[in-house]
Amino acid sequence: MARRGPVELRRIEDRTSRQVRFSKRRLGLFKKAFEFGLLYDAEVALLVFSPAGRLYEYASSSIEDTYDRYQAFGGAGKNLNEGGASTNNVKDPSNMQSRLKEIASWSLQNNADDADANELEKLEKLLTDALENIKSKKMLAQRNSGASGGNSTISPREQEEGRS
Amino acid sequence: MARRGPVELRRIEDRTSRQVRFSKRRLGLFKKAFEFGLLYDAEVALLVFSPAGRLYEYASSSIEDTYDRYQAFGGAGKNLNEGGASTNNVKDPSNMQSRLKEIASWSLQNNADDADANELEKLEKLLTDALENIKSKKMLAQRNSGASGGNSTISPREQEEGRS
DNA sequence: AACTATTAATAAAT
DNA sequence: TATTTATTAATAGTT
Repeated sequence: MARRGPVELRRIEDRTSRQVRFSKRRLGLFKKAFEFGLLYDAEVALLVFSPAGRLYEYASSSIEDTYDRYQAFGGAGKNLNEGGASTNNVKDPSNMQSRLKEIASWSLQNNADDADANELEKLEKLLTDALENIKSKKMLAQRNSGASGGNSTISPREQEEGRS
Repeated sequence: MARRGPVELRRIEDRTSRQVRFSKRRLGLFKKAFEFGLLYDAEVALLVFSPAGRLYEYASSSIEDTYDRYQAFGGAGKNLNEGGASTNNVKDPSNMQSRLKEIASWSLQNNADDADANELEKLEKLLTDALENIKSKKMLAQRNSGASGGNSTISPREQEEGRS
């Protein structure tokens, strides 16, 4: 009538079970976040995108404010070369990224019609292909040298305790 | 030896108790967030500032990326053209078309290296969101009228769950 | 969506 | 600060 062992920590494959558990756990997670902020008077911001692209959020103040604070704090000490301009031509990814963001934001905003949808669909395929292409190159390169890869899953980082 | 009732949901005043419980719960919260991302392949970002101003964070990809995605998504349905992601006039669709093509040809080109891969990956997410959004608009429009055409504003986050 | 058997989280004590 | 333990809380599986 209930599970008989600990929950396995890996991606849940069964779709039905997965969906139900997703909802339950999502509720649990957001409840914890909410309680935490309340109990300790902490500023909490939580963003979740489901695999289907759905957004869930909680913030004790606001997502924007907390992110701004995070940035001001130093953003975990990374993003060293951000604002600068190594402005190449069309090859500069950050340039591309800002353009794409622009587009994404645009299409989210208003009135994209059928024709736009088709264009986007084509673009998506192209992008996906390009991505795959780069990935395979990357793997090849890694096999030969010993470079480090892209984004892997990381365990929550630990930081020290709080005096108050 | 243990608490004798449910935890009261209000700010904890006793400093000693508070500090210990803060640490324990913080661990618990971050563990949940981590597990959630793992189990459901979700993109999770969690920011916490303690009352003392200490920062704790977790992100399944990165705080910045997830926040960017959030912004592109529409930032909780508000501030569509406000955040750091996009800021230009992005109203003209025909202009958009040419930009799309530009990007497409760039990404098809060649010589994208490791560094570009991550950028592309981010772009792909943004693009997928945009596509989904347009699709859902489309379906809505079809349901209401019967042909193509303009449509009204709809919240970006109305897609359903579940994708393997 | 409600129920229940279990595991998981955690408050207090050590 | 780490371990232990008594309890409450979360949740997987069922109905």
